[in-house]
Amino acid sequence: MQETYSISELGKEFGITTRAIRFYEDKELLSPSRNGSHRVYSRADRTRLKLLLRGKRLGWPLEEIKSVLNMYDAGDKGELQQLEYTCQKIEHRRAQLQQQQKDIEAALADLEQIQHRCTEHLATLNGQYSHKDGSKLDHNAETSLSQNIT
Amino acid sequence: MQETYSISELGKEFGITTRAIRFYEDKELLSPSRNGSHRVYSRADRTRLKLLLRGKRLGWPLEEIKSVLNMYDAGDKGELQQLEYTCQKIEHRRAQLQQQQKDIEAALADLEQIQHRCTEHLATLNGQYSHKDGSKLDHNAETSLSQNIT
DNA sequence: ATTGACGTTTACGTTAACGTCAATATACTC
DNA sequence: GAGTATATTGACGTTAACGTAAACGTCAAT
Repeated sequence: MQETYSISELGKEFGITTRAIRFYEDKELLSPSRNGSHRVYSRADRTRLKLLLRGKRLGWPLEEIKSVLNMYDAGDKGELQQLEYTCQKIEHRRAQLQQQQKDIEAALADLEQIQHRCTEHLATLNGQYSHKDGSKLDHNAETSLSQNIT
Repeated sequence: MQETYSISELGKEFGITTRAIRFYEDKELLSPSRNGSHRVYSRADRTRLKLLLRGKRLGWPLEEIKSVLNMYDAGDKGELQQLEYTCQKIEHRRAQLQQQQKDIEAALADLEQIQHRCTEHLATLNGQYSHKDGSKLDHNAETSLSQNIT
């Protein structure tokens, strides 16, 4: 495990462009040290980037990701006011994450139903094909999934 | 429960602007019927919108949401080719959802740690305050969370 | 018949998150 | 020390997802 990384190394590792990484720095989500004009990323920098990308997979805007990343450091410093504010933000994000959790479970349940109907229909098609008759089964027993999701 | 809805009703119910709803129609995620030039939304339309917003909360781009919404209908119609393609897409989305699930759990775990340290520090600050001495505790026992997240 | 609430289309503006050059510097490699 | 790879900083372009404003229609109520 390396101690430091170049920008292109990180780019390759995480499958993003160097342009993106520099952009994140511009938006103050990263702040690598420098060797002359060249950026040098520490392991902590790499971790920040990793967390950043996790945020992206969850669909958060960069500004929110930045705010979350800053929580990582704001936990054990700062004044009372700031800390309480941080606690609030944590709670808020937590609620949002739990909402996302629910959404994902619902979405997964839906997908399973769809998939079931899909493979079932595939089976009938294949049966049709192997029997080599053209008879089509009745598909009018409406079960439009949309109806079941309130 | 109503049978149909106006655009502003849906807007209010879901906390979005009518502009957004019309935009979704423009992008072919919705296709309400019309009474003259006025849009009339059925319960199925409403459900589609609801699913759409769920997708948004998960951070999906509209194009993907559209593709998923279409899966709901593509399950029991279409030719073999199309069905198999749909099945693939379902699998793909499923994998993505599971990745998101992991990300959320990791994020929640992180947040709990941060919160713990945060409230702990708050406690020390309060203790400090009630004791009315200015002694500051040692916070150099580095536990930077970033180190623990590989 | 005019006001007000709601609807319509058309069109231009805006923000986020980069992509895509271009021009230039630095660093290894033979 | 010439070439190649990799870096830098601008600057402009692009796409998604709407916001915002203009100009107009419609219908019920005053």
